[in-house]
Amino acid sequence: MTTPEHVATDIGWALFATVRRYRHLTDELLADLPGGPRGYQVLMGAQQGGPSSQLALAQYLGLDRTVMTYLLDDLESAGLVERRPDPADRRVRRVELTEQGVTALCAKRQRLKCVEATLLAPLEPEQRETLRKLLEVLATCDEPGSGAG
Amino acid sequence: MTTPEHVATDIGWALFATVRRYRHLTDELLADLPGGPRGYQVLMGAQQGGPSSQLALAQYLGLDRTVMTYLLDDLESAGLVERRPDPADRRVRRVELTEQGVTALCAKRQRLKCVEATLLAPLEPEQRETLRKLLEVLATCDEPGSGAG
DNA sequence: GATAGATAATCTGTCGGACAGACGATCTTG
DNA sequence: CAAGATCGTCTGTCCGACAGATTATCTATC
Repeated sequence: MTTPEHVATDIGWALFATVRRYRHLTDELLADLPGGPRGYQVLMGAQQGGPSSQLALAQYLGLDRTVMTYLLDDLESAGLVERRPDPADRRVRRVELTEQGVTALCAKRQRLKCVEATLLAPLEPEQRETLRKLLEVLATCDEPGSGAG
Repeated sequence: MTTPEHVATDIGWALFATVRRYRHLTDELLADLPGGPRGYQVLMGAQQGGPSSQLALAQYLGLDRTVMTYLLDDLESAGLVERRPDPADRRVRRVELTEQGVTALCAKRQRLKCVEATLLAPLEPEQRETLRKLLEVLATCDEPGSGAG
């Protein structure tokens, strides 16, 4: 079919198409995790150093609070995470990975590296690193005026 | 909150976070189009030079056939596209933009440029172009073995 | 210490979107 | 003409997401 050049000028299209390919590749891999890709994102965010409370985690991942609840339900019943009461604030539940969760996460992460390699195959190593850095800048910059929502 | 470095190494996270910001910015802008962002994508794909049939268009955009149907229903009732029978195959409906559709698309596209500028603001002009090209490569490369499905 | 207001997490109800499957129309093949 | 395949549409159903209320807890003020 080839790609008409008029869409190639739209970075949004390229962004979505790339994400679609990424999802397509990773969905198969993450399907056995509770919550699928979302579950993986939660595990990633729940690592030490990440946001501790469910709310912070939800905002960080762009999810609704209620979604986070039943997402964690599934992950917890699978033994991958634990909800521990925050000693400083008993309203807050700290989401922590279990050993099993850490193991699962590491395993998935290894496989994701391979998938990423597949996705980025058309690029040269230098370009991959460049892309990674550029996306990182866009993803981590907190735009002023928007706040936390 | 800051971004823990462990996720920064995951290009998938950066990709999703960037898309989320993009969606957040564009949703407001494209809300008045039938089908919202999807509708815009359809308009983009329906331009001359793009895939002609509904099925091809759906596959091109990663949508289900049935979704394409009611998406086009809305766009057509809004006067932005027309379904014309393919003279060579009367099963096929060629999706074509009306003049109004072209106008609307151009207008939206102009505004999208501004939104993109906002999104890409943290990058320098050179970097924006680099990112655009890199994403374009990833989006347009047809991975072998996957086919159109 | 007690009360009021705010916040974190959960539960409930509801709504819309997406897909599977069936159907009619049409092309292809024999 | 008959049979099978394909394109688009329609129907039914199911899952996911959000709004709102609820419970437990923190903070502020008196």
